[in-house]
Amino acid sequence: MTGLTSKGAATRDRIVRAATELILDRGVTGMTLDEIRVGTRTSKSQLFHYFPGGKSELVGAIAGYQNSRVMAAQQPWLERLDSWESWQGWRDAVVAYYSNLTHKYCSVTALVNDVAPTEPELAAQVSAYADQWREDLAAGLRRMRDGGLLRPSADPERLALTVFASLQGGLLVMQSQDDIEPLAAVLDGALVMLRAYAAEDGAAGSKRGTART
Amino acid sequence: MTGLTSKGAATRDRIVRAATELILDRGVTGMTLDEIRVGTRTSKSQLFHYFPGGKSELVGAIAGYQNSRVMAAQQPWLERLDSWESWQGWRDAVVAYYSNLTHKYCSVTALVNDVAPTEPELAAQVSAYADQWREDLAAGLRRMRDGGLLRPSADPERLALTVFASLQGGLLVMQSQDDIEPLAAVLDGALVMLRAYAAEDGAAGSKRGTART
DNA sequence: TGAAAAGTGAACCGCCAAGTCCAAACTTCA
DNA sequence: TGAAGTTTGGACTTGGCGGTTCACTTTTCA
Repeated sequence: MTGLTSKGAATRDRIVRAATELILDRGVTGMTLDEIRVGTRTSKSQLFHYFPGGKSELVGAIAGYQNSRVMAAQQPWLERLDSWESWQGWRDAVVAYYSNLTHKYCSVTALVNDVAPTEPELAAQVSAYADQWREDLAAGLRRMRDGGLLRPSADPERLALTVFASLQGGLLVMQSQDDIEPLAAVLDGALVMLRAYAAEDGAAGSKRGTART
Repeated sequence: MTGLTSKGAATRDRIVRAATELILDRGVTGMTLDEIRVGTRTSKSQLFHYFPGGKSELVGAIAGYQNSRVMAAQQPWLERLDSWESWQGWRDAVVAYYSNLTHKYCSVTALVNDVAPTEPELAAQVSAYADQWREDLAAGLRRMRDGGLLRPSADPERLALTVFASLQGGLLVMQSQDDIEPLAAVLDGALVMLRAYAAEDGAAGSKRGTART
């Protein structure tokens, strides 16, 4: 998408932003191009002008935009995660971010879930986002282990997978119940689990199992 | 749906079973009535004869059928859950059940997720299934607490919510990765978390934090 | 056994949303 | 200014899929 004038780029951006709000409210199959058209006061030809691939290309752009917002909301905690305090800060940032949303759909993974079989490219793209997210968690856990906060036998990759999948479940249930509590509970639970792998002599890891009940 | 002859009941059952396999492979929006028609060697009129409410009623029947299968696969563990051993048995039963499935969609919650906004009755039905499942987990945790295996300050309802949401996330990620590992990891993590709430003097609760790494 | 009720098959309808087309309007630059 | 290229609007086409209709067959039971 090069060769756009500033006006064109602004229009494209406007489409992505408005479409993101729409798709997060109604889901992929619930969002029609006509709704986007009225929502952005544009027209069909513009949609296909900026997204020649049609709806799936648009959804891809939306997923990328939403992913960047979600990742940004977790900074700077996500790129640290090398102490128990930073994990708590990350948990609080995630809960705070999703608390302020009015969207129905929150997890990009769940959003694309239902069209994944028919849109392999889209599925691969979202899968890459998930891998990156999980890798950020794993990197933090590796730093924790190397720093002596986690016992050497702990498996950072598997623990990261556990935290990530639990988080996704929290988002899914939060969505279906329209309540932030499942997300908060699942993140608290994940931190309790991680503390169970704290090194025995870890200075900051002594509070094992005493998270809020 | 009363007043069916045995042949009619068999036909209806055949439709539900075949449609269940189809919908678990392709998702709600990916499953068309024509596909069900050829898959069951029936016809449109039969579909609407047995399910006057159309597709959403059929999906409801499918959800009920699948829910009963999933719950049955967790017996007898799910109705006990009053010892650490029974929790481990439950975990193994869940993993074993989903290991043998070739379906793409596994979580009924995730399956109905994308049509929930447009089908409130369906959403309520699936929500009730989820509540029941979660309640079974909570009941087990209450028995654990009352039996002195969990510390009194533990909150069975919140812990059950955590386990349930984590499980859903495990299913979601398992689905997107086509790999059982996320589900296994998330359940192991949930058990580690629960052990962190074991009573200090609990005879069976001393292995806290030593789950497989 | 025969008529009413239940079960069955396939052609048909209509909606709705994705995608196409083309002409008008605007922007840019010599 | 005026021509080339880009952006915009809206009507049009297409097709898939949920849902309907109706004639035909089979079962049930007095």
